Amino acid sequence: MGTPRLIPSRNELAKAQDEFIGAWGQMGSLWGISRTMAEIHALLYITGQPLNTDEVMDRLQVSRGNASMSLRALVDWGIVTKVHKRGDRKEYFEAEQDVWAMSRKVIRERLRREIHPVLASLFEIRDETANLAAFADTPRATVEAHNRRLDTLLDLVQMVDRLGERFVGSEGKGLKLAASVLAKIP
Amino acid sequence: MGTPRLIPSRNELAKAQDEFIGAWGQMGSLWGISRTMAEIHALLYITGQPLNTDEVMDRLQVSRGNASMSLRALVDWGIVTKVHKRGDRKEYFEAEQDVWAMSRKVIRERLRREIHPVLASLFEIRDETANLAAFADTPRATVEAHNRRLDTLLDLVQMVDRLGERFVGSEGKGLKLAASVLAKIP
DNA sequence: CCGTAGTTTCAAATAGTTTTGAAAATCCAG
DNA sequence: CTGGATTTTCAAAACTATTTGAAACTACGG
Repeated sequence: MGTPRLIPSRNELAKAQDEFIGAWGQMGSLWGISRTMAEIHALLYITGQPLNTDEVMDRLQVSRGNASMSLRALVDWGIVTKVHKRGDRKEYFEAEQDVWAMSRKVIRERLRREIHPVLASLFEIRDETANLAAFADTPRATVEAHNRRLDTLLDLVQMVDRLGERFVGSEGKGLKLAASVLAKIP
Repeated sequence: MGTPRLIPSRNELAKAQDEFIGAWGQMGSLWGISRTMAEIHALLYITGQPLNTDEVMDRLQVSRGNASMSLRALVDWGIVTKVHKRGDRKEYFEAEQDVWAMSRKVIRERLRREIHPVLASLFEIRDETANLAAFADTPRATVEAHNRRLDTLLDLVQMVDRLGERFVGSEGKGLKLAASVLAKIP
């Protein structure tokens, strides 16, 4: 039944890879990277082999420019590394295979890009509002309530930041440890 | 010195609120909501009062349609609720003031929208590839390595999902508890 | 019922992001 | 050096997401 298959297993494996790439691509937004970046990462991860720019282009049907920029961004995030192959002038790219290390890098990068700036802004705003009661012809209680709400949120964000830094800080085990501790709670 | 200020403290408070709204708006991507949604939420949270659609429109300079849709989305996420004011035909909206409850709702929503579908896809793919070794003219080892990588990632995502569900599951304390346990680790 | 205040919807416009492709820059073997 | 191979850059195009605004709808007091 169905279409004759000439090289069935190569096709089957590739098909499974493609589905994985598609699924992982959807997670792009969750990781905060573009769909293509996520797909390239998925491809490199699932094949487990270093691939060069042309192979990535061919497999995912993206332009050279896009492949180049996305690969560079993945290297910046630290979840893909360049490797040189002796006797080949092309650059090859390989995905981090340790999923814990990978998660750590993603979390760290998001802290750096998204939490830190917000935290800095919130601190600034808090400092500005601190000596605000002075001018006030706004009821003191109103200003105080504002400050309380701001501080509450600041504490939350700060806690996220501190936990993040703690369990993701450069060396190994932290994250896995945190996960297993949590898994054992009640 | 500088510009004369006629109603200084109202301006000062409003200015602080605006800065907060701007900062929180930037976190939109982190929460997975649009900038306007994040800003409306920030406004409702920081003022601490129920506001109606027109007040939101005026304060944030957005269209009626946008305000309406964004408010509805916030209600869907569960971090803003409608309130009726006696003797007023307008609908008012109020932000969840408990930041832990708020975080729980955001996390739950993101699990539901982003993790669950990916998890489902990964399971499907795994099932398809499980009986793949059969066809193989691809080296058995290659297929096995593929399956191993897929399973590793599946385990990771599944763990995230389970931890998420555990500590975010409808009732109270879970998340706060998890945070304090983590804060005491090493 | 009717008229009006209030809310929702949605097609079109705008803004923002990603992708392309070709030109420019870089790299390296000979 | 030189010339071809490879990679990077970036303006323009394609695509996606958000926002607008006005029309349709709903609810309610009179």
